Amino acid sequence: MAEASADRGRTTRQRLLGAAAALIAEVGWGGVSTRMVAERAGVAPGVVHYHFASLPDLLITASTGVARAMLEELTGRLAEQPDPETGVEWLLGELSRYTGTDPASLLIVEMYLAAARLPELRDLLHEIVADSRTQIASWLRDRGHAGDTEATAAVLVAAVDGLVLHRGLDPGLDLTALAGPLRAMVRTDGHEEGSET
Amino acid sequence: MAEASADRGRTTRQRLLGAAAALIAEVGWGGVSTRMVAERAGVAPGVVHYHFASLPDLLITASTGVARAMLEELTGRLAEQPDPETGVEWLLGELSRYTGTDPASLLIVEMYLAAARLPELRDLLHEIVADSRTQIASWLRDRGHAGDTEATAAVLVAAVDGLVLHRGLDPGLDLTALAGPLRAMVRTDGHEEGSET
DNA sequence: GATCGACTTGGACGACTGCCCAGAAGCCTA
DNA sequence: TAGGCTTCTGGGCAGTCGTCCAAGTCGATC
Repeated sequence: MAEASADRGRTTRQRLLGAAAALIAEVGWGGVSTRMVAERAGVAPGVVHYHFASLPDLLITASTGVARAMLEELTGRLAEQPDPETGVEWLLGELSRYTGTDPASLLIVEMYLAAARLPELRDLLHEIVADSRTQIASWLRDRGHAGDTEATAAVLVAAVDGLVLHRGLDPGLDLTALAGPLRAMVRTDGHEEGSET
Repeated sequence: MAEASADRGRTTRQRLLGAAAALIAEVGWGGVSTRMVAERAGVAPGVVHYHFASLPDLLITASTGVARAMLEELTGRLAEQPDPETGVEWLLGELSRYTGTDPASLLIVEMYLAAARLPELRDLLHEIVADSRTQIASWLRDRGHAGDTEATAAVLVAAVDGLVLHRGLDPGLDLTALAGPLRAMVRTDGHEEGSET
């Protein structure tokens, strides 16, 4: 059933996805055109609409793949840390690799933004973020965090995204100096949460 | 010296800025065109380039004005809260008014994103965010927060931006349920920060 | 009323866009 | 080798874009 043909198509499709992801990070969701993607992938302009129904279709497929891989790797390795306080310190060190203006950071922010206007993308991204949140919450619970682990995980993920955002404004922002407040949040001897008000 | 003429010009300029801010929130930084702005402002297409050197020039001027007003109002009213723990609860209630996909939320995210690629905008936005951070830090210090107030303020502002981002993905996210972790972070009896490691 | 400068108008320019499609090329089965 | 299917090519379409500019309108000054 046309195996080599299908293979040829698959690699072209993959090249298009890679080129699209790179371009989204470079020039933004709104700055990517079909011709730019085709040129970077080394194919004719028309081939984009052979493999994808439309430009948004291509961009959604390209960026969700990258985002899922990034977030899953980050939360997976966070869960390997022995305890929450060590975990957030490791996390800040890891985040320090992102400048806020590098392709990976920009791709994430671009996605959040595009998601606000594209319901299809929003649902996909929401699923990815919710998965991370659940995974972190259960890791906190396993490690003896006494408070509301769901809420703590939600704030932690939000803080991470916010810090990536702020690094874009101030590349000199020292993330490792922020360990104190985050440690206070994930500390295992919570003596109030979940029982007051 | 043509006072009424100058006045006429000023109102047109202001109308252009208002129309631009609204459009950025609606269709995104990359989706705004000179013709759209002119039409919404009720003027001829060419008038945009009479008042502004270029389209980016107009967009930068429009969005920084709105962002400064928003952030200054939020941090100003936060600083009026009696103590940090009450403060973060008030803050979460305030943030609940934003759906994450409303014009105000989108304008903020759009700005962060555009700032990553426009140095001029980045510097302006950095200044605004740094001001808020300083103000919150000194408020924490005045209210007896024992830890690293600079770091706590930085994480707090980051968490706020991150939560606005996440509300865009999940409008059902209950922000008030996240008070616990944030209270733990700003609690005034910090018994470790600033002295370990 | 004449004159001047600030402001506005709306059409024009070339460049770029997403999408389309007829035809060519490649590969597989028979 | 012949036929058929998948994939690729590159030009074409109608539309929008940012920017520009000659001509026009307006209010203030003399």
